[in-house]
Amino acid sequence: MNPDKALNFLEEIVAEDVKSGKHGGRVLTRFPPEPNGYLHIGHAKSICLNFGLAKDFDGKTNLRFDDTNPVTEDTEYVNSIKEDIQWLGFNWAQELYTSDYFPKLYEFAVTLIKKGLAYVDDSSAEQIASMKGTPTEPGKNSPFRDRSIEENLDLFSRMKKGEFKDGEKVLRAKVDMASPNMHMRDPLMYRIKHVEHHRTGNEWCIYPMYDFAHGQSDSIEEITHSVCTLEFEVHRPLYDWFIEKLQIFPSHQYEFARLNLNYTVMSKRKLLQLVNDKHVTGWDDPRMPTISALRRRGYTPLSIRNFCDRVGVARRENVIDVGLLEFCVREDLNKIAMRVMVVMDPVKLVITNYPDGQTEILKGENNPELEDKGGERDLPFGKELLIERDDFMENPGKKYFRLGPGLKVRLKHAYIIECESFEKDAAGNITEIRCKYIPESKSGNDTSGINVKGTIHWVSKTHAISCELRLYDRLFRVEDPSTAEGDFKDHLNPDSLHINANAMAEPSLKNAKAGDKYQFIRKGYFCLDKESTSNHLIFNRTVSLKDSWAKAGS
RNA sequence: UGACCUAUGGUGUAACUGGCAACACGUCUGAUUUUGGUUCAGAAGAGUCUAGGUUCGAGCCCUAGUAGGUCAACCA
Repeated sequence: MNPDKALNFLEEIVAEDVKSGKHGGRVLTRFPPEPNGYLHIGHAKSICLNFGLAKDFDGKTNLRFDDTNPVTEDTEYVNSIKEDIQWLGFNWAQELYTSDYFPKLYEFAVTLIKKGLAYVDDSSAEQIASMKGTPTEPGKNSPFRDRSIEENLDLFSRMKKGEFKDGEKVLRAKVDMASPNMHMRDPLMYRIKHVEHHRTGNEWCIYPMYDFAHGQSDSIEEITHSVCTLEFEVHRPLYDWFIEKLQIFPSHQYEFARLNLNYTVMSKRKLLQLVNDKHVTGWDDPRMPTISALRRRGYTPLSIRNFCDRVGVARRENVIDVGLLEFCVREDLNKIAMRVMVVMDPVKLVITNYPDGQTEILKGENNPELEDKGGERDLPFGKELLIERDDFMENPGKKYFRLGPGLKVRLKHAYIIECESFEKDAAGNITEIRCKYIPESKSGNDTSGINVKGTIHWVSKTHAISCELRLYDRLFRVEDPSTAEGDFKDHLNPDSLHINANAMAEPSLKNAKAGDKYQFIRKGYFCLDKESTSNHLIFNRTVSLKDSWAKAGS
């Protein structure tokens, strides 16, 4: 941990607990995902927090799948979650499942029944809801609230044996139907679901509710600091109540504000909808805010960890600008990505004074940020080149540093050229630019003495390889699709994916492997997509380069 | 109409626990640059939701407002 950095409120709490010797100075946190969806950037914050807390205070973190609702959970999700956490760079102490504790939780429930603190209720879901009252009115006691302990014991065991149908009975804690906290109004502990569970199969037909599973699991594992998001704050009195009545290990719950990002949605329900309704190609569609999508898009684990570090941890609602996430990837990729030249919108350029048919191999440094410049690669150069269409202007303004009639520019890693003429088609599109090159201006041993303002990238027309570029924009047009008027899907950005099939890349890219990250000089960071094949290269744009020229608007 | 939580530049987080508000992103200058990238130097931008109170002194404490959030799934 950086000693100069101010501690967030959770780090302060843990630091104090360690100092005071609470739990013998031991720190054990847990990350408790429900395996009913893929992890997203908001989970990354929680992962960094939980694992970070443990790391900083010499503790450990358990991975515990909160799998108490078999209808929505699946092993596909279990596997993706494990992969994402490891990819982010964290290792859990133990891989655990709440379902492993089903027998123990059943015992806990029996204990509470015996203490007269839990009862079986025959009321329907509707009846229970109506007797619950509202936040401003107290609830009413269930007519089944005062069943004898013996009867409760008998009924509960028969629930377990499968003698009743779904919804016929539930087990409730006997707390206080008049409590101002809705969660204390005799919360449900168990419900009947004759559903196969992804791990326990058909062994159980009663499943514990979150409130009677999460805290108890924390306690069983002797979690010292149980960190969750703000919406669980109202559950804390109940969390404490169960622990107190059961007299089990006193885990404590702490809440922090979840991460929100603008121009996207972060609820698993909504993300699942985008997947199911085919608005995206899957959970790892690079436009999604999921970890797997960010990975596919070219984000690095370090950039995400840095991002989570920078957003901070507090208890107030927040909306982080995606710009910060983008800053974090650029920061990392600038240091590690190899530079290559790819022309996104090619136009032909002929060097009039270069010998026909000649090919010259030039050298290009791979990354100026690295000590050894990342080594060099070969760049074939010839009479016919391709350059970016917008690197030429027929009538350039004074501040345009690129090519135009009579103007000179440097071809990156090559020569200075001067534009002599150009050709247009009937529609007015530039079809060919003709330049002369200055042989003494060769990159590395330039003796020409000529200074030019601009440098542009290029590829050799005869050597370039074509590739597909997938250019992503924000998934939604509005900052907060969830609160915007209408359905959140009404605000999807129709241009969130633009496919460019005409790009031409330097030949060194032939050997790119899926996941390889590059900086396309002057354009952005890209990585080879998993759908890419050797004769059809596909690159995802992770993020564009900052462009103060484009921003100046001209 | 209830309970609980929160309130600091555009955004997010700080402020050594009461000593006239800092850092990051963003924005704007300028320098360097064979990427209009990077890097470097600098600037603008809040007087801390409001009103009272305690105090020599309040962003930090108290009171009352105001605003936002959470809570009435057999979801987690």
